[in-house]
Amino acid sequence: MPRKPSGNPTIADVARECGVGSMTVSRVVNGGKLVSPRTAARVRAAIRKLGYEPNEAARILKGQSARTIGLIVPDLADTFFSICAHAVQQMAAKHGYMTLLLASERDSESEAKELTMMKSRNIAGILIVPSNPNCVSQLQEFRSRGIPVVMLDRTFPGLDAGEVTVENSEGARKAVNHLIDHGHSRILCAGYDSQFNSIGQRIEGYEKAMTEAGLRPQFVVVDEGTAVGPKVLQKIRSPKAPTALFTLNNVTTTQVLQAFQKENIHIPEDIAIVGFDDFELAPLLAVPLTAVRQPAAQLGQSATRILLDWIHRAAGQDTRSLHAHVVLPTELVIRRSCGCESIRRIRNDRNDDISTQPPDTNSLSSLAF
Amino acid sequence: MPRKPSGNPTIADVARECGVGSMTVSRVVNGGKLVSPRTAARVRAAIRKLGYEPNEAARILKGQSARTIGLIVPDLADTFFSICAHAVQQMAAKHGYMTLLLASERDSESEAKELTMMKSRNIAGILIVPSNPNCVSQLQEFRSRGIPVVMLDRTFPGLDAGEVTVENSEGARKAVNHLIDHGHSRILCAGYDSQFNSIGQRIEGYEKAMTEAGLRPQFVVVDEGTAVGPKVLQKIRSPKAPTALFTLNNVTTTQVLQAFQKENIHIPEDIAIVGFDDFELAPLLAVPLTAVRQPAAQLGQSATRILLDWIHRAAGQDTRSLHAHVVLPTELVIRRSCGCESIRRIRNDRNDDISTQPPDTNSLSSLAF
DNA sequence: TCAACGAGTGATAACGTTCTCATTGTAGTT
DNA sequence: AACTACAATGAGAACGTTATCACTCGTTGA
Repeated sequence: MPRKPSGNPTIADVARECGVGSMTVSRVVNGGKLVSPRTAARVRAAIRKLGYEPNEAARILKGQSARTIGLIVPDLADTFFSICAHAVQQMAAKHGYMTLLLASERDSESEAKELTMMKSRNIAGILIVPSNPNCVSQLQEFRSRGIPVVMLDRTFPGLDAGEVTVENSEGARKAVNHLIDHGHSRILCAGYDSQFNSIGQRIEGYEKAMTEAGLRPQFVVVDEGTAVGPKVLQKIRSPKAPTALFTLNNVTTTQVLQAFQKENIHIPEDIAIVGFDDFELAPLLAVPLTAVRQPAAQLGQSATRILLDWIHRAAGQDTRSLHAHVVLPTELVIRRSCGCESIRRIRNDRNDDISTQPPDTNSLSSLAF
Repeated sequence: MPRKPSGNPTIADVARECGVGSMTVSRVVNGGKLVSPRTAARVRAAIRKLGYEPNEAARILKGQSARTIGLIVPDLADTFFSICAHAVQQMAAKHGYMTLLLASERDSESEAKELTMMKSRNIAGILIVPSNPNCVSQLQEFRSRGIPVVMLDRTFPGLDAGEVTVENSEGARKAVNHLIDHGHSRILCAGYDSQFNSIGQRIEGYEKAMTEAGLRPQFVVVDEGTAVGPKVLQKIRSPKAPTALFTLNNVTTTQVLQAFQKENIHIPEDIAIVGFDDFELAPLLAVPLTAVRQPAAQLGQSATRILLDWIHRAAGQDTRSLHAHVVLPTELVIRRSCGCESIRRIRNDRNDDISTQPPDTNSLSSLAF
């Protein structure tokens, strides 16, 4: 028997098996219109019998797009992104799509290289948490070939792409207002990555809350996450030191907490903290963290849903561009780092079920497609 | 001008551009032996000028394997696996390979479906954290076509595959011995997923340490991670309750800590804890966690290195099977949950730089290929 | 001087799919 | 009865790459 190089049965094998042409088999495989029910049934039986699987490479070569979507995130080690990625992968798999995952490492060069690799792979669509403005021109190339692009978490202007983000400004405002309600007036805002509009919006929300309350904003905004801890320490030891801190993302929060632990600075007595981005272990920290919860899983789900929807519409010749701009709500989860400890103690721990609720890490089932 | 369907320049375009045959271009692209230096230079110039990128689909169709490796992990939301995935992706990208990432969700059916999808995509190799013994037969299919397979973290027998694991038994023994050194005699071992040999080996290490010390092992081993918290609580409230706890992985640790917080059980006074698997926030917990550190990033790196190595050897007709079985060391990181707090206080905090070291989450550069 | 060689090259045929088009029937319409 | 209309099929070409083979040259050794 002549061995096929790939080993897999081909469409021709199936056709021979049940005495029809390969086109008929192809038609059955892809939806099966224009094939008589009797033939279709025979073909399906043969497919099962031989264990036929359509060869993706051949499909792609013929100009079809791969049933694969590309996902580019800055950093998989960041739980926020890994939860997103998880949700994307789940949703995509549910619809028969595979996920080509890439971490750009915040490096514009690797981001560019990865996009180039994807170009030669005919992926059906791109989900990206963009890390560099330069990527826009490359993404535009995909768009001009009709390949859908959805930006996640942050966005860059000038691109005909879908956008799924969270209520950054409003979330930050809620967080800072909570600190103001506690009587704080010198509230520091710390973080990095301010070139991204997601972070920019959080800063905006912080500023809005401060000026509305007649307070003077003050910042520690650096270039890299690892540098933020020392800088904050320095600020805290200066005269007229801030009494409260608003951190712009979970990496900043972690860095700052590590620095505070090392220097024996107590929360919330020495300084109160509210962070943007909640995480699973936040309630278990030395001082349970008050944080703005982002629906990370929903973010991934929404974006994937929009992308797949767009892919299918594009396949139906509907080449209109899709201006889906979804903004998901955020929620302030109050625990102890903001100083609510005293209040709670007075109320005799009756609010525990609110304060200790776990973050929304994996509520994957909540958003059926 | 006639527009190409794909839009990308093809090998023929490049050939026309510099007046050579497409074969010559192909040869230049793939290593360039048997081409005169002058022609090669001309071809390379044309490639740059047109921005030519070889079409992966066509390559694959011709029987080449895709420059893509498949990675299957049980759960991306688990930091241990997301760090692994991160490392794999990095290492693969460094060698021009993309990573097809899939989460099996511990479900044997989706694991099987994902392997089937990969089959039709001619991937160059598979990295898998296997979740079900059934996958072995499917993986064997890949092996019989000469596609390398490397199992990560856990393994199943009966497969000609590479294996990269950690010193589970020894790590567990160290952890339990530490608890014994603290004077504990009733030490509970809690966790789930005992069907995996990684967990099995940890249990083994626990048992060895206990019996060597003349102590009686006792277990709470359940089917699912979410159920382990309540069961442990129950055990702790029984007569002759354990005074110490060894948790088999980080999900168990988290579950148990959540349960303890809710029930106001103090660590290490009411019960001491040592966990298997360290994580970034472990030093920042209410009681900094003493844990067995696994080199998650190194695990991913090693496995990827072995896989790529194997792929390249296989391409060179060297079809010998590769029996690479790598076992990486684990390390006990002592913090406070084991009860070392008192010792440290006596020593006047001079050991802080040891006890508060952050876990090895992203030391990607440590293992150059 | 002639054969033998090998480096450098290009024409051609696959790989497995789907698109286009042509060919059947069969039914319905004039 | 002759026609259109359409459902059901298959033959053949293409997609872009690489393996194979055949062809040209110089060069070498007899």
